[in-house]
Amino acid sequence: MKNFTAKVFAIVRKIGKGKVLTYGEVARRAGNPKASRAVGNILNKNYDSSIPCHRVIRSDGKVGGYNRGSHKKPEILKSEGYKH
DNA sequence: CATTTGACGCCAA
DNA sequence: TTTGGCGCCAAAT
Repeated sequence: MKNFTAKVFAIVRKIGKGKVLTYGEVARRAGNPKASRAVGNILNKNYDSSIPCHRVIRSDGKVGGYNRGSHKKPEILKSEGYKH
């Protein structure tokens, strides 16, 4: 745990299957409740194959943006049983 | 080094 | 309830 980014990656990586966290939640756990925006940016520019970024959604309940490597985000979430 | 961008979040109207 | 605007942060340009 050195910087905000490292925490975000660690947290997102810990998200178990079928679980979803909002950007705000991740930011909060990372130590900056207001960095929800930064969280999305980090995941976007630093997309890692080991990180289930598709498990990170908005607080509105919307999946949010998903382009880059995970254009299947809604499908995955649905497969996980997230969507009603 | 300064400015812009961007997968967000919350509040006011 | 829905829309618009402001705030906040980290990385990219």
